[in-house]
Amino acid sequence: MGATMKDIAKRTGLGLATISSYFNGGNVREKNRIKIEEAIEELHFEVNEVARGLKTNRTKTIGIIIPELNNIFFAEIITEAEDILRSRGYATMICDCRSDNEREKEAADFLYHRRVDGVIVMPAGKSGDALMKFIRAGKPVVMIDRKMQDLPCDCILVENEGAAEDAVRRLIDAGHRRIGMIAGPEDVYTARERQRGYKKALEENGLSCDDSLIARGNYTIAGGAAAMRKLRETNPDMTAVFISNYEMTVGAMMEINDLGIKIPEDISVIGFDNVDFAKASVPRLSIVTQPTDKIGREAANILIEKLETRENSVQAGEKKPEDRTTVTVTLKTGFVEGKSVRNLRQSGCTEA
Amino acid sequence: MGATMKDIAKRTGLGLATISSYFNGGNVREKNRIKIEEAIEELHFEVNEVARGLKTNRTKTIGIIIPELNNIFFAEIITEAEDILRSRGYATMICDCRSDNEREKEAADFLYHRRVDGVIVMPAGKSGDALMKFIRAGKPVVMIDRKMQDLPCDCILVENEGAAEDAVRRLIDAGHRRIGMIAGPEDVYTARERQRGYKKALEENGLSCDDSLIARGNYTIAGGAAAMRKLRETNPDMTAVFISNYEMTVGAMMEINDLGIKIPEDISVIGFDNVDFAKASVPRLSIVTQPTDKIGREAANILIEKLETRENSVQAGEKKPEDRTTVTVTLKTGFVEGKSVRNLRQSGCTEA
DNA sequence: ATGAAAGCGCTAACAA
DNA sequence: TTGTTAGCGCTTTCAT
Repeated sequence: MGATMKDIAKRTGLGLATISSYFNGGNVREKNRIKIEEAIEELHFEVNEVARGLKTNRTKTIGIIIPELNNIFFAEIITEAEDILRSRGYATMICDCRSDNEREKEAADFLYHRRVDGVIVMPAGKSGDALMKFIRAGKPVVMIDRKMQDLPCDCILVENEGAAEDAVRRLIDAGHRRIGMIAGPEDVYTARERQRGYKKALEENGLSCDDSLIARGNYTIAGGAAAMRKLRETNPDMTAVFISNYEMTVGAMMEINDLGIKIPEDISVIGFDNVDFAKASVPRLSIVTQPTDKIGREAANILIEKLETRENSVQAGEKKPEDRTTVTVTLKTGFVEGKSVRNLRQSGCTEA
Repeated sequence: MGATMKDIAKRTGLGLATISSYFNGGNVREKNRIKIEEAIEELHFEVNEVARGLKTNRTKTIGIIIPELNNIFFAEIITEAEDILRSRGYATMICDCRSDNEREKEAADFLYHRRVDGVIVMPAGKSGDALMKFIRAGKPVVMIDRKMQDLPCDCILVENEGAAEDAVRRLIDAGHRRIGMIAGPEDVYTARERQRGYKKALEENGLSCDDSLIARGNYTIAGGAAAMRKLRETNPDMTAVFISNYEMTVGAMMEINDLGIKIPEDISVIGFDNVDFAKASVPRLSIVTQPTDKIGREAANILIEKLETRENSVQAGEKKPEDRTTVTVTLKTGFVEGKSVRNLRQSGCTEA
C-alpha cells in the first residue's frame, strides 16, 4: 500500500537510520534533508504509527471512559480534551459506559488491552481495580469529577460543595425558608458534595435541615421528575427547590410543567449546568454552571504533561508508579441568573 | 511488560504458530488448548493488538468524524454505534470538527494516517477529497445524514423532506396560512431537503410560498434566535413557525421567551429532534424526531458487514474499490405531539 | 552525520 | 495438528 521508510531510503540512497532520525528530530545534513523531503512528497509517505507503536511501546492514543456521551456536561469536556490531544498528535478512544458499573470495567479492560498511553476517566461506578492496572503499568490516569481514595491519580474537580451552598444561600437571601433539594445518588461523589453544600447553607442560616425536603433523583431526567413530584406531595409548603444536576433539572421542569405549577410564583427554582436550556426555559432559569471547557483542557494538559515527562522520571529509577505524586485541581463554578427565583422579601417581585 | 506469545510458547513447550493458531480460531488439540489456557492465566497474557495490526494491516479501529460532539443528535448516534463496534472488538476514534471544513479535512487525514479500518462520517463540509483516500484504499466509508454525489460510499439518511412536509401539513390542517420556516444553511444537505418539504406542503395545499417567510439560521442556537426575531419583524401576521433542527429550536424558544410571546396563543411552533427538551418546554413542544439509535446501529452494522466480508471480495479480484456497490438506507422520522400548535379552526382551542 | 543490523510481538507460508 | 521461519515498518544500539 503506502510507501515505507525503506522506500525512502532506497530512493534517496541513504540508510534507514537516517530517515528515522529525520522523523524524530535528529540531525540530518541539509542536503539529505531536502532529498528526503522530496522523496516523501513523491511517494506520499506517511509514518506508520502502528509499526512505531510496536517498537516504542507507545500508541499515541488516549482512552476516555465516560458514563454517558449523550450528556452535555461530559460531551463538552470531551470536545475540549479531544481537541487538545489531537493537536498534540494523540488519538482519542472513547468508551461510553451508559452509567453501568460492569460496562465501565469492561471499558477499562478494553482500553488497557488496546494499550492506550493514558486514560481520562469520568467514573460512574467503582472501576478502581481495572484502573489500577494502568497505574501499575506506569500509565497516567486523570480522573474527572470524582475522587477515589485508593486510586493514586490526578483529579480535576469543581467546587461542588461551594456551588450548592452558594445557590441555596441565594434562595435563603430571597427570603425562602422551606427549600427543597433534588439530590443525586448517594454513592456518587459530586452528589454527596452538593448535598453537603445544601445542608451547610441551611445550617449557617439557622434553618433546620428537614430530611423530607431532600429527594433523591439518581441524576436522570426521570429521576428528577419523580423527585419533584415527591417533594411537592410531601412538602406543600415548600417555596423553592435546588436541583443538583442537568438531567434532573430537565426532569423537574417537565414535572412542574405537568403539574401546572408556575415558576417563580408557585415555586422558585435553581437548576444546574446547561446555560442554553436555562435560557430557553420560561421563565429563564437561574443555574449553577460548571467550567466544562476548563475541565477538559486541564485534563488533557495534565495528561500530556505526564506523558511527555514520564521517560525522564522512569529512567531516573523513580519510586513505584503507585507512589508517584499526584495533583488535584479544583475549579470554580459559575452562576447564571435567570428569573426563576422569587424574592419573598419584596412584595411579590421576581428577581434572583 | 506484558507476556508475549513467545512466553506462552516456552511455558507450554509448543511452537509459536500453535499459539497464534489458538488465538485465531485454528484447530488445537484439546490437551494443548488446556495447557495454553493455563499459561495465559498465569502469565496474564493479552494479545498485542498493535503487533497484530502491523502484521495484518488491520487496526480493528474505526474513525468517526462528527461536526459537534456537543450536539445531542450526533452524540446519540455515536453512543449507539460505538456500543456495537466495541462489542465486536472495534475501537472507535472520534474526531470533533466543530463544524469547520478545515478541521474536517484534518480529521480525515488524521484518521487515515492512524490507519483506521473504516470511517463513519457526519460531514459538515466538503471533505470529499480526504475521504476519497479511504475509498481508494478499499476502506469502507459510511456517511450519515448526507449524500455526496461524487463519493461512492454507503449512506444512512432520514426522510428529511417527508418529515418537514408532514410537520408543515399539520400546521396547515390546524388552519394556519402564514407559516414561517427557520431553515438551515443552504449548503447543507438536510437543510435543503427540509426546506423542500416545507415548500411542498404549502404548494400541495394551494398556499403561496412567500420567501420572506423563510429565515435562515445556520443550525445554531444563535442563528435560530436571530431567525426567529427576523421572522417576527418581517411577518407580524405569521401564526405558526416550523423550525428545522434542534439547536435552532432552542434558539427560537429563547427569542420567543425574550419577546414575551406566548405559545400557542400568539404563535404555534413545531420544532425538531430533542424529545426531552420538548417535554420540558412550556407548553410542551410538538416536534419532529429522528431515529438516532437506528441511525447509529445501521451505520455500525453496515460498516462491520463490509469489513468482515471484504477479504473475500478483495481476493476474488473484484472491481476497483471506487466502483464497489453501495447501499443507501433511508429511515423514517417520528413526530411527538405537544401543545404548541393552536387549532385555528376551533374556537381558540389548543391542540396539535 | 550516517549505515548495518537486531528486534518489537505478531501472522502466515511452508514443512514436517 | 504442530514447528520453523520470514517478515510487517519502525526505532535503536553500535560502528564508522
